Amino acid sequence: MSADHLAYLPLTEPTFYILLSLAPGKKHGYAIMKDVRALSGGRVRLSTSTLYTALGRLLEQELIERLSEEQGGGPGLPRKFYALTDMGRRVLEAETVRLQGMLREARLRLREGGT
Amino acid sequence: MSADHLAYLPLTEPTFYILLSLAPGKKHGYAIMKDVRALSGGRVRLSTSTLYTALGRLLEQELIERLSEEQGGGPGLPRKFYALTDMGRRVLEAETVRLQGMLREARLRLREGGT
DNA sequence: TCAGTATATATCGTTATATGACATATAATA
DNA sequence: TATTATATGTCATATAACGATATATACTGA
Repeated sequence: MSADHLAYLPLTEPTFYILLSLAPGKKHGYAIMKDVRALSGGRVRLSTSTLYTALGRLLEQELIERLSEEQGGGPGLPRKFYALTDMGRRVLEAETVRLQGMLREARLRLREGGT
Repeated sequence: MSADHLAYLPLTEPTFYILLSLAPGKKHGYAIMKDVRALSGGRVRLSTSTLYTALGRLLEQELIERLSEEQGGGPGLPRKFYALTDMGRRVLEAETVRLQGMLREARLRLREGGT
């Protein structure tokens, strides 16, 4: 059941943002791309190769799941929707705990003699 | 002078901890290994291959520099000491800013409807 | 005395992941 | 009607981590 979510850490930056983008609810690939860009203040611009290979991997790892396909709702190919699994959410939460730990130590060490 | 320190981000977890380990002052490789393990609450255990290839890369990137070699101060081969360069410190500081941004967004998105 | 452990360095082959370049298709807009 | 934004995907390459392996030294306990 709990399936050792620690084994998926650390997440890479693209993977972290993809999962975080899905945290509020389902999205399709292209929407994730734009959301990650906004979410990171314009800093992280996923290429399509990074995005779709990451989505494939996350599906295989069952950190996300495929939902229904939406037909003709606008321009472009049919949208494929993805959502976080419970496991995916737990991994994302564990990652934030990891980040907190790193940040805590960094603050301690960079103050000493720092700016 | 400022040499675009953003280009070195994101740091990988091992690289981040190696630089952070050097933040308070110079250390030799093996000391970094032990320090990183302690610093991360036992979670991050650098293999020697990760450590020494990372040190080589960081030297090449001039994020760290080599100091004097210490002879016969104890068991093992002679110790080689490393220290952060100004550039290395700036990269480490920039990385903590990046981590802060990720954590801020993660907190916002994981609260909504989360545990 | 001598075997084991901790200290200290380093390389090699494999694997995982990101990334730029390329490819395809659709609808809206100028 | 040409361009742009939307939307999907693959391929080759580069980077970095990591387990395995190797070498050398000093201390410690049986």
